[in-house]
Amino acid sequence: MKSAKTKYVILGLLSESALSGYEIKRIIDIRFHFFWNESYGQIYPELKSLTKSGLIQSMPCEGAVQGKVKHALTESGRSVLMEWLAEPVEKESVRFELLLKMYFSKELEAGIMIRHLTDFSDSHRRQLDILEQFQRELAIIGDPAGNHKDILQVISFGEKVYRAYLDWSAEAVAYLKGREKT
Amino acid sequence: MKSAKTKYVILGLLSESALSGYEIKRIIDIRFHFFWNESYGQIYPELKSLTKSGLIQSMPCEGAVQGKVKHALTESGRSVLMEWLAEPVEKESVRFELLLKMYFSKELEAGIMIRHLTDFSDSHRRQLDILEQFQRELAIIGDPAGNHKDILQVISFGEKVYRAYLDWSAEAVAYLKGREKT
DNA sequence: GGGACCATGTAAATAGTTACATGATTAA
DNA sequence: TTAATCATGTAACTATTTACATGGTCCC
Repeated sequence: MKSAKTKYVILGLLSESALSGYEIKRIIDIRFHFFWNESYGQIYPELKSLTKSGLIQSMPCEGAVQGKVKHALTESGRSVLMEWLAEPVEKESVRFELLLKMYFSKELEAGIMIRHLTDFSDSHRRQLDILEQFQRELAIIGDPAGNHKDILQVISFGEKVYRAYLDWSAEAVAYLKGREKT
Repeated sequence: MKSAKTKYVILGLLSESALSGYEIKRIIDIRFHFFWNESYGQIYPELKSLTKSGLIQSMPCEGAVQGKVKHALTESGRSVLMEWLAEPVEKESVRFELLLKMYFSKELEAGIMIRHLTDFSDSHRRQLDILEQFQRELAIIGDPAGNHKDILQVISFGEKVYRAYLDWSAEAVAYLKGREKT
């Protein structure tokens, strides 16, 4: 874990527009759902440290409703972001408890494993629907910043991978049903 | 992170045969490479704690070469494993730095992003080859324990997902090459 | 006035990696 | 004899989650 990425996710999001910590969290939860996650416990301390090192600038929100703070990227923040973008990508990290269970399931009742698989399948079917809806929305609204295509490319990854999940889980269920009968 | 899974991976592997810590690590690195990982810093302390709580039994290796220790599952270990197998699966965790970079790459030179994508593609192509080779090996050797089919089912997941990665990265490279030319 | 959601934050615990120390065995 | 690999382990560090505290706003 050479370096935490929280820093760069924040920098990246702020490169498009000034945001509050809460908004950053929401965007990650919704838009990055299928390939990233961060918790408040990482975001807020990181925002503080980025402000201290001058990579972002933080000012109370204009409407000044409550303690709400907007954070904006500084020039040095932008150059740190660009440097990171150019660096080689570290290997993705992936952990599927489901596959562990599948691997060890020899003595497990097939019905239980089938249940795990259908839960998996259902939840990814829902995620796929959300992705497709987001895709349609992007197509409808205009593209003033001209970055829809990059975003669509990222969504396309989610679609392809989720379809692979669904394809696999159908296959695995079929296999287990066969095993069950014998 | 309700509970660490290291415990169950170990229990699962020991349910098939007695193993040393080193062997456990190797199996995870090789066979589970595409969906799991553990470090020695997790494995050895966990082996100690599992021994203390009686879920596994540890005895010096027969050949008694050096400090080598074999660990075997106990009856209570087996029942803890079976309980865990039946419990609902927690959501997988997945983190793709590549997609983060893709998402923020609007102002990045296309060539750099293409390089990231080809690195990604190359490494997963190699992984896919390894998976396919392992699959062929399983087909050749016999299946005394009768668990090859479950293992093949898990490998099939890796294949489908890796193919989706390769498919996507080709598409993404094509898109970026188009963007580059304009 | 209550529930949903907006909003910021921290402390403690847990999880996980990395770097190191140590030494045996095997094969070139 | 040297390099690779087998083998066990720990300490320090880093990353991440979880649970909590606090209070505002919006709408029914």
